[in-house]
Amino acid sequence: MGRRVTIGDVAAEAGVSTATVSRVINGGTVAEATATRVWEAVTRLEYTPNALTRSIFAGRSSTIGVVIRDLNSPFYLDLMRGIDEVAAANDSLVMFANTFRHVDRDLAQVRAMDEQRVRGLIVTTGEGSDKLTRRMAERGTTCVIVARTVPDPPPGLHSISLNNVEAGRLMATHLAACERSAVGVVSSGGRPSQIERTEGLRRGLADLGLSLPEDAVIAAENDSEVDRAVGALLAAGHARGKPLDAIVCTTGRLTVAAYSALAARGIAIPDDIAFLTMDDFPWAAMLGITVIDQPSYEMGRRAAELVVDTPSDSVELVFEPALVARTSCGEKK
Amino acid sequence: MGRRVTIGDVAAEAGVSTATVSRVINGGTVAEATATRVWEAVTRLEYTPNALTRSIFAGRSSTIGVVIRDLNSPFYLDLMRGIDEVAAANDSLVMFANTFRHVDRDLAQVRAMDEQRVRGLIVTTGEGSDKLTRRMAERGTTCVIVARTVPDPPPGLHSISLNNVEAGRLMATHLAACERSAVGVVSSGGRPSQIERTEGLRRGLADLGLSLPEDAVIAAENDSEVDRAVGALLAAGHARGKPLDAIVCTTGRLTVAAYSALAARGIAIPDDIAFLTMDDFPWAAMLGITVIDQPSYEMGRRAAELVVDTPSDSVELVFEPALVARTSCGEKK
DNA sequence: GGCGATGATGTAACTAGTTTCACGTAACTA
DNA sequence: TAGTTACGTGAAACTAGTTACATCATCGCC
Repeated sequence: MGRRVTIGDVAAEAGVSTATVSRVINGGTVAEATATRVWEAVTRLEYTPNALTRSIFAGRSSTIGVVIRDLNSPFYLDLMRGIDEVAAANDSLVMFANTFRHVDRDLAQVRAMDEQRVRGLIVTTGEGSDKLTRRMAERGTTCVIVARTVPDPPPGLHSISLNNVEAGRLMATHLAACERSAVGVVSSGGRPSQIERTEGLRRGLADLGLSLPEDAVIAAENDSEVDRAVGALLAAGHARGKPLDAIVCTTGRLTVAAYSALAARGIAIPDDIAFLTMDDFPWAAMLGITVIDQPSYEMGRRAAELVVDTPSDSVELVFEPALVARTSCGEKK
Repeated sequence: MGRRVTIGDVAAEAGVSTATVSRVINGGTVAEATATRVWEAVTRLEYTPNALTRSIFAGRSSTIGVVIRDLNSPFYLDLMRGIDEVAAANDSLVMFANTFRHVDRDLAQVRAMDEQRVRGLIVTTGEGSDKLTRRMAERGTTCVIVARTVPDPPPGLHSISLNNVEAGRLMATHLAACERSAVGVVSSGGRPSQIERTEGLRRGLADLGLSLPEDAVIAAENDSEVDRAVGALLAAGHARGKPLDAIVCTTGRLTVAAYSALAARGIAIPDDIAFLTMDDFPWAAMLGITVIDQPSYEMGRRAAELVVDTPSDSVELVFEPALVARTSCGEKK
């Protein structure tokens, strides 16, 4: 147990002042013989410098803060890996908090990160913390908002997002190319990204002379809601006199549930109904599921790079989605 | 920009000493009128206390450190979620580092966590950092080793693991119950858990009068190696004059690759070959894949609870695996 | 041999708070 | 009314370091 070894203990052991020890460790001008004595003392006492103290003097820590909505989603997981990769390359650690999709929790988490004086902050949550991230950016803490843009951002407040409208348009053109015309959409809540994707899909279909009725879009949050939504979409198609020939899922988080809901009804993909979803994932290739992929890993990397590089203005990065065509839409060879 | 607001600024604004501000914030005996004045100053100046300074005085921070081998594995991801859940409930943040399966990196990461004076540390990596975690535990930082046990642990050094031998035995008995007798194993490297699972499987089979030849176990690390391993296992089966009727995968990380390798060869599961793997995952139910599940989320929770509760002795928790029977082994109704 | 330049080191002030101790005031008791 | 107690508060010491500044010995140069 006992007290931890401090720089003072090392200084006493080596017969020098704490200033000299500090200089040895951080590379100041020290005589070689002294440096050797100090390093010996460091080793003998197993001294581990206190990074907290160092940070308080530097004004901020070297850790990168990340507030994630939901670690379950493949998008956020890949994002996290990208962030972590860059952090590791820059000798930074990542301080992590999950908000479990609780809106009220994200403000508290962002505040906690601010209290920890993180070097920069990457936030994937909603607008609830916008006022605080603005203030943090103004006070010198780089903040990066992921998966959403912010109006009129101050310097130091950046955003990284996907061209969601284009993602929707890609869906529309691909489905049309696969000769599908009656589309149903499973969406997730009212996040901007979800709305934009649906809007892009609607516009893309309209450009091709196809329509997407209001009741062909249903929001769901969990497995059972998705199952009900799929049922309702199919029923609405029949009621409309034009049975669905395609189901689109606008979030990777609900892919399993949506696909399973179709399978559970004995619906053959793609013969009965085409299936198209967001975000590539390991099993997609195996299952032949066509997806609209976003470069989530790269987005994570860029977010962390913004924190590390601290550009002085405000950067808005928009990534382009990519269609990964496989077989679930009845693709022609 | 400008300097950050300090407790001194708040004190000046409220016309009191820094000691009084500190007491107001942390709950000492303060007159109500003074407290009100201080809180007003805090709000007016948008004061955010510096958690680093607080931690240096407390001797350690309130963050929980986590060093993960590989975020890609479903096991580690669920573990992480369990840890995060408990951390959030205890107003702790999680400091995270991924070692990307680089053995040399994990010592550096553990050291970095020690320098950050984490409240406790959860480590899922190899033996390389054992000496350091022992020392940390002896000096008062609770350490939890996950997915491995440690010989002769000092107080404050805990371990959480799965009964891997039992996991292997469960595989053996289930395969036998499904009338499979020629088993091939895809394993991952030389980690203790992998070896124990294979050993349990071998013993379980032996108890049932079945054998597991040396060349029926092949290690692989990535997708292409898994594909080659599956090919080699099948060939060895034929060479032995007893074609394989079951493939077992001892790590969830390689499930996709192993399953895909079979599918790519046009092998029908379970009609041609039974498939059994570790760790439940979202698509398993959909695909009918039978798995041996470990309570990874619960293990994460318990690990974090050990950090939060700091029992004074050394705790060794061993969790029991559970068979989740579906259809991939040709299960009889 | 005296002079300024250089290099190594210690002293002390600083970071942003927390906490102990001492003091003054006010209320309560004898 | 005097003595005791409790309460609120500030000064100062403390945490674990970093850094500006001063000191001093040594060295090369004229």
